[in-house]
Amino acid sequence: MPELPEVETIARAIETEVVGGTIVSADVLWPRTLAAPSVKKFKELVKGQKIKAVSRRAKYLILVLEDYNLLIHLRMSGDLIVRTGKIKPEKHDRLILFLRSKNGRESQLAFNDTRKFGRVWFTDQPETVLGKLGPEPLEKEFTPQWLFENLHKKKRQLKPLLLDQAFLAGLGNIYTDECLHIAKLHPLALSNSVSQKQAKALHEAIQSVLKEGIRRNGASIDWVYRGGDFQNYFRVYDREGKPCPVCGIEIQKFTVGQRGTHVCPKCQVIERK
DNA sequence: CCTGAAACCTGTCTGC
DNA sequence: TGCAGACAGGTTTCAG
Repeated sequence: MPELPEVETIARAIETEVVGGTIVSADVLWPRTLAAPSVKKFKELVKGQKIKAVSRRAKYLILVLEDYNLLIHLRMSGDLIVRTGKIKPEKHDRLILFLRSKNGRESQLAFNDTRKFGRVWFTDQPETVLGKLGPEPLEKEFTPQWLFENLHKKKRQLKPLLLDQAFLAGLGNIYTDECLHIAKLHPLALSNSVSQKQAKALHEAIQSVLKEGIRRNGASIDWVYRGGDFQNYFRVYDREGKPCPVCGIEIQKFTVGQRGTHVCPKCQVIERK
């Protein structure tokens, strides 16, 4: 569920509330949530750690502690919530950090995750988790030329390649469908068939749609990610049968790489020689 | 190397 | 109303 803009939104939302606080203790309610280390070791080592900063790499949220990093991946249904006053865990809470701020106020940072796919790593070697990620799409290392060259190093369907976090880190199902539509590229087109001009358009589409998502505080489908409103501006995602905003033809849905995929059949055509 | 399927989970919605 | 089946924003692993 959360893709780069939603994770960025959550990072910004919790930053002001937790930075400067100290972790008093931790509860692990669903042990598999903790990818590493063991629950016992985690509880010992996390105690007393001060939260120095909150950041993000791709879809990972990072709590920078004094001696460790806490890496959090929300996967499909994860969320982070800061609560004050409450003691009883909410339904679907999987891991809770109990915090004390500089001025002595108590709060908790809860990792809530209905589907239990989310994972948390507590480590002093974040590169072991983050090392294989591709470039950040909003950083300057990601250029049109880089995209063109790397698309041509592969011969893969465009959509699964863009979803591959080792290729480019941060896009998920919604934003990939949106940017392929903006760039007028078909999700099944082969990566090495993309022209320089198309690569440039795709690069521009990726950056603009991610920035738009962040500006709108992400997308809130169903009950998740309260606050965001990017879902009201989808061009193709979740719009099967509705008109393409560009040409008016009905949006079609089919499956690509096991993911629901939305295209305009007129705007997004595979060119073949 | 590339693709597709299955697995990990719970909740919601659809159709019979 | 009940129930089976499909589907959901992600990632890993395995078979062909």
